[in-house]
Amino acid sequence: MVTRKVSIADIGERAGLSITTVSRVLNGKAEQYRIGKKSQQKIKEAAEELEYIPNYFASNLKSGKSRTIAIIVPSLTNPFFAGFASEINSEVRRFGYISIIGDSDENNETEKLELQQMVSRNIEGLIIAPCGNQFEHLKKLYEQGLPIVCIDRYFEHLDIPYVSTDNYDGAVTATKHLIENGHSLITCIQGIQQSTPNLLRIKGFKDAMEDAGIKSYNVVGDDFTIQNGYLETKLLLQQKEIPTAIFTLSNTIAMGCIKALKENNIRIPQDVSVITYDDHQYLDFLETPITCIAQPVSDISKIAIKFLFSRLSNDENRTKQVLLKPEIKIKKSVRKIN
Amino acid sequence: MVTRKVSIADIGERAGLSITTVSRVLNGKAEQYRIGKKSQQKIKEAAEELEYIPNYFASNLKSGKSRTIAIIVPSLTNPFFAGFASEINSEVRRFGYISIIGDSDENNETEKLELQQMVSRNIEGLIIAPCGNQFEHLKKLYEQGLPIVCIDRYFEHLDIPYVSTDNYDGAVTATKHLIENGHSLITCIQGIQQSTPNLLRIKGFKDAMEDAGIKSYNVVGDDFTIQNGYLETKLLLQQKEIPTAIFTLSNTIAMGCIKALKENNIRIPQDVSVITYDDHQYLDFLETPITCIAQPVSDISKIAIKFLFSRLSNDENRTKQVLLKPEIKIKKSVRKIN
DNA sequence: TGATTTTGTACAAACGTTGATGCAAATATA
DNA sequence: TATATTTGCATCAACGTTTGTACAAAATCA
Repeated sequence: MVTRKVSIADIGERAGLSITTVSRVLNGKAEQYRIGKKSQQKIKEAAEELEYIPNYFASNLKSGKSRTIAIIVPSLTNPFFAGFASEINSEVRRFGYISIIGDSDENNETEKLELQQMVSRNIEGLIIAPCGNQFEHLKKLYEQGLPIVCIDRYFEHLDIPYVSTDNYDGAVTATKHLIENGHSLITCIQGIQQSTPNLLRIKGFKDAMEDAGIKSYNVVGDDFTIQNGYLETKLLLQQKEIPTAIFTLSNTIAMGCIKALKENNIRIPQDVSVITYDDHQYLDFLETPITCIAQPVSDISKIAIKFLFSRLSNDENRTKQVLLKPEIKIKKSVRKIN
Repeated sequence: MVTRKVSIADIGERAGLSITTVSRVLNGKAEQYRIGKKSQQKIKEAAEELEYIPNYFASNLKSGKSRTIAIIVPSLTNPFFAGFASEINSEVRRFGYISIIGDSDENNETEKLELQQMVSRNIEGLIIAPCGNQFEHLKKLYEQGLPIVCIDRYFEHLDIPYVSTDNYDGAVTATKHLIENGHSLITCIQGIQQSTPNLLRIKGFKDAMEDAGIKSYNVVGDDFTIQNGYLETKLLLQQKEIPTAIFTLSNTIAMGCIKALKENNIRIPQDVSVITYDDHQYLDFLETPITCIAQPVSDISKIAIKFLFSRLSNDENRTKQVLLKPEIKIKKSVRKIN
């Protein structure tokens, strides 16, 4: 900025009052410090006229409070996570906070670097969908006192709060839906293998299969990306025996899968049925709307924010871990077979 | 944070050197101030051991530099803008800066509020896709010396730098494509009417139509949203004469349009052809991949950042306004008719 | 050997806030 | 009327940096 900024000193001068008084009025502590009505009025007017904009850096330096929350998601271009970012971003502002958004690009090192940067900005809290199964850096920060809430992905054996969905339940529901529609030759394309949601989804898948007496099934893949979905599907299609249904463990995997199927002229659901974890807007616009296990993004975001701010205000330490019920949204990608 | 943070004073103590010296070494000004090699070494080691993380608030307060860039887009859940946010976000970090992302929600007031918040954080620069045709707040900030670069949407008659695509050219290309495929009954669904890109696209559309000797055409709509696309298409379908082709001026409008067509069992392109401005990943996965005028998001982002940082470092004031060439991506949504 | 230059570092004053403390003036109480 | 209380505000010292300046000690020179 070229023009010098207006400081509370300028306001004080104009109003004929001290810096301290200005600070108190502008911070809503007028009552607490018994500042007279007239003085309050004068200060507010002066601030208005001078178009005062507080300098957060100065106030943070003094107070140690940055009024900043960090959000880290694995990929902003994934509409599922963009949804989280957007929701949380606007929710945070309602508390007078601001958020800085980081994109870890599904890369642990990037995640750490982002986090470092953010910590040096004195973030007061962090909402993160961790990209991998590494958690040391998070654990350390959490133990140092940084409030953290994990969303979507989390770590079962740590006491870092999280808000996610019941991944096991969702996977069971999805698998049962396929089985009820007559499928038994099912392949599951998974994401990052050691991540908690993935483990639980796989467990749900396996349990549902075995409960139905189906002993043989395939689990392939290793990443929550379009490429992984595409590649694994391409490989699948080269096998002698093509499954009648595919269960993809994320919307990105689903997109890759669909692309591969389309390239090979395999129709959904006539030739292969598809069901996926995660919903998003664009899933409805596809050639065949894809049946999915939808996570309540908005609810998760709001609860996560609530956890974070209750921790920030009450300094309440009780670890909160919540799993919401996912919902199956039946669209048109699963065919009933004999 | 509960544990007290490490300050340069702690490092100084450990290294047996003064705060000043520590600051200079850590800021790479050791040579300039002739700090001895040994001292540099000691300081770096101490910083390492103590896991020093600089306090940006203090340094910014003193230096006035926040190393923060603001990004404001109309909607983070629109993959087109999420793409910008993601690109710019990571690009900015390469300069040692951080970015804060705002979502104006296509609302002028929200945009102003976001901006206010950001300015109070001493942002050093702003990259914005303004939501409307109001620009006073931007103009003012720009004149006060805040470096601003507009992307996608901009203001023709202001000297605020911008990076966008040649909207006129893109619209002409799209319209010609329809005409060459035999269409003459074409409706255009537009976005925010007074916005520069919209005006230019409409101009391109009209010019192309009239150049082809087509006198009668429709322009409807007033918002870059899915709802607008949906509603206007619904209305269109109630008319006696349904157009043979629809030209939507954004990907969101296109999605709404497609939804409405689908609901009414109107096939693309057999019954109605569709072409749209803006590309994105998911457009390829639709039932009928939609032919579109693609904007080079990555290039735009990179150039915008380049403009911003050249301004920041050289304090170079030359206004830079660039229009990149959009590219038509022919997919399957336009049918050749007699 | 004394004067001059170079080298290496420290001191102290900001930056714009906040918060503890202090102290008159105004008001209430005895 | 003298004392106690309340009201309304100002003074001052931080917060963790950066930066202009000052100043010994070491090295060089005459």
